[in-house]
Amino acid sequence: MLPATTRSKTEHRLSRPSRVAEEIKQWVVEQGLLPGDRLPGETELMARFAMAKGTIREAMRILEAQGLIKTRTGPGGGSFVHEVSRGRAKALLGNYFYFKDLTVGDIYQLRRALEPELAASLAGTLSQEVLAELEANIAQYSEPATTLDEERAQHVASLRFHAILAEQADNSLLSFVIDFMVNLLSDLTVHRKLYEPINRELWAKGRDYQARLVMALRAGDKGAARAVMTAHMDTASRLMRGQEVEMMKRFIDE
Amino acid sequence: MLPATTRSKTEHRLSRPSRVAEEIKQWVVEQGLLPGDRLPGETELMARFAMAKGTIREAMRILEAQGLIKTRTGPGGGSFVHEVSRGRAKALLGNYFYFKDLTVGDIYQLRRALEPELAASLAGTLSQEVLAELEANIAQYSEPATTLDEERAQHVASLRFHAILAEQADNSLLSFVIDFMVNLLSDLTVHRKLYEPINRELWAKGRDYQARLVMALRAGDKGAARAVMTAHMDTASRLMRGQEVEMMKRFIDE
DNA sequence: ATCTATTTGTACGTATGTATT
DNA sequence: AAATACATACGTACAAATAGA
Repeated sequence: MLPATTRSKTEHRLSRPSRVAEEIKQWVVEQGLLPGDRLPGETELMARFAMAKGTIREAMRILEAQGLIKTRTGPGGGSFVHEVSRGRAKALLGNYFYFKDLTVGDIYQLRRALEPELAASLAGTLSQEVLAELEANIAQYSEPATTLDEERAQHVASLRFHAILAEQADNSLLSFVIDFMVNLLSDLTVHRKLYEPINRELWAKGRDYQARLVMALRAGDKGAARAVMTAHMDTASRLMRGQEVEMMKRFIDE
Repeated sequence: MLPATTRSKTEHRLSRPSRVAEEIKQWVVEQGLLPGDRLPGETELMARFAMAKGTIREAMRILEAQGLIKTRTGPGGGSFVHEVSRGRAKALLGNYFYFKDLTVGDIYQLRRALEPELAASLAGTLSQEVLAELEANIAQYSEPATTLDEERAQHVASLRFHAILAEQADNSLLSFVIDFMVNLLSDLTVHRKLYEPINRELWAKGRDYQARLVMALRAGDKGAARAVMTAHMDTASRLMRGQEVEMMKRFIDE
């Protein structure tokens, strides 16, 4: 269980809690543990690793911070393997971009390439429920906003349209990346005033593109879905032109 | 500094260390601390939060696990704000996909959309050094492999070509996503035997596409760079056809 | 090279909180 | 309601690492 590599007296790359955390991770994989499975309790881990409670607890906090375990108190409690939630993954990745000065243009470069791909892959696969959900979402901004607050809410809602689509993708990588970008843009919309100045023409076009997209998705027309989404992204991208706002000057908490 | 929201006696959503960690994060943002800046020491934090040493330390481990701080012992030591490294971010995101049964096809759906975008955006912007590095990389697999080990090494090296390109992108989001996918594929190549059966034709084509790509990049021909990369991805994608291997049955340690 | 001060790292005993039975 | 089984938190003592005198 201990690392086979012999190390000289004090060659500490990692702190002890970190090493314990790594070993537990490895052990979980070796045992083939699945989400919901219980890990050994604190006392047993203390014995196994011959370390004090504090050290073990710090290791568990590390795993918990990474979203890999959840801990419950009480009888039958303890630490349990947990599937990393999408929210946690988005938060952790968001921390990386906190330091990166992402621009809106950067995000749209990817959206323009990926959203049409998503639209095409979803054409003809969506349930009536989801199609209805998409239409209900569009209905939230069928009428132009009257106040600035409403404008902001509509902006966020129209982004949510894409999150709903992303959720439906079979491809979990594509799904995640698009969802993550929607989050970035939503944060940006709320924290900066990305929704001003109000542009009615682009609002109307966006709404119409989304409506046409739902039709194409329902009809199962992959080509049309891709084309409409491409046009939609081009239009949205144009809205942002000149917006070289720095973003993400905060951490996300999940 | 303590949360303004009054909560009923025992309404604990988060453990105390987690709450401390969140507050410290928020504080770092408010203070506008930058990588390298020092955080208060353990004793001061114990006083500030009126909590025991162990609790504070668990909070610090959480921040460390997220890659946001580094801690050193000794005089002048302490915890320091740290820019989340790309390696850490990739590892944390990798944990998310551990549970997701990603397929090679999933990854290539994104690569096919994004790699040409990257190629186009890099055309004419690369230094002689980078162009030379790319050519040196290609040289590693200019001759067909003789052993299976060599074949594997060449496979990984040819993926590295794309990591070098990704590193040059101005768009840090595009850069990260492509780099991350290259990592996924490298892991897959090593842990599954993705390099068999050996296919000389596709090896030769891949090598030639990369060579032509370097020429287009050097010439600054965005259109050609995009087209060559698209063809390259289509070919590589074809190599994987029928490969519906489950992947990522392990955690990544950074 | 040695000592010393500073700061994190580890250990352990005790008490409290929490949820199941 | 009470006993039980577990994590959570505290306080103190001591060990280890590192920079500087």
